[in-house]
Amino acid sequence: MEKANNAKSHNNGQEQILVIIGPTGSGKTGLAIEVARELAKLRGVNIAAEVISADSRAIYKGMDIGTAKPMPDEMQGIPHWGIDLVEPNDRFTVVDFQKYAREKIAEIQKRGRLPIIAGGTGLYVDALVYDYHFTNDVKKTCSDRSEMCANFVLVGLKWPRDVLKARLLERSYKLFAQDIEDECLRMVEQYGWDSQAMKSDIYPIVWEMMRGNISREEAIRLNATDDWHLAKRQLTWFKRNKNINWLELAAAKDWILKYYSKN
RNA sequence: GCUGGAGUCGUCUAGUGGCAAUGACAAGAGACUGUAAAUCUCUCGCGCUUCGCGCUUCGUUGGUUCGAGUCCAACCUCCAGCA
Repeated sequence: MEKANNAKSHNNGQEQILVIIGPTGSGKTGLAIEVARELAKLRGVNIAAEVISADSRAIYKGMDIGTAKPMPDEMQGIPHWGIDLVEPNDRFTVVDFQKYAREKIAEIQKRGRLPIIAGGTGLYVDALVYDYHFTNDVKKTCSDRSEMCANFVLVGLKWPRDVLKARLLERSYKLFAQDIEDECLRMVEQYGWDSQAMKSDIYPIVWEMMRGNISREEAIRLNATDDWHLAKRQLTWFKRNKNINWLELAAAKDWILKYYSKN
């Protein structure tokens, strides 16, 4: 994180890939889109970057509200990848993600654009950044996490604890203001509770609410604390990664734009 | 005002003579290279020289007991029924 030199310094002339990470609700998606737009302006092109989501939930089709997935209107014309890849009852693992993301990175670079990886699934990000090798046999020695591939730049979004908590609660209110019941019903009908995708996330809570076991207000709070638990786990995961440049939202945007305008 | 019931860790809760005291949630820390928004571990009265020791706790104040969250009395608060 300290070598903020030239974005093209490594990896034979190819621009370094931007990785935006942070806990859920930290604003990764929005930042990625903003950066992509600003970059396009700076470079005088229509599209300068494309976003690859590294989110283990957004890959599922139909789970839109519950995953706070970026919707087409939010994307503002910036191509997004890694969203709606499989059905909720399909099996999708890190390996699948790694393969998929590598393909997309290559394609985006071929178009002369910057790949921006945005996501909170630490394992997915690490599989890419640290070049994890997966074998057909189960266990395999870990590669040293300090040996990051040189062609990535990691920016982490940091927030004061209470502020992030407040954001999560606020987001939960917004979520429940949408037709989450309908989405939940559709998912249950189509895939049942057995699918891995339905077992977590907001759906069990919504279901409890629909059955009248908890009030709407309780559901909203429950969901927010679930998110907070997740955020803490994500933070624990990222904490050990010493290559992350932790910045607050506004500072992160400035830093990134500065970093990529040194061409 | 009378009669029942209840007051235990941030919250809910177990506990009728051996208890620093059960469980859940919240909170905190952490692990995690094949479903990761998953899965799993630890801490959680206070203080220590922490596989142990010390101190202070179960509404309040006294009492009975070797010993009380547990029994008794009074008082305070809350809920319910009667006035």
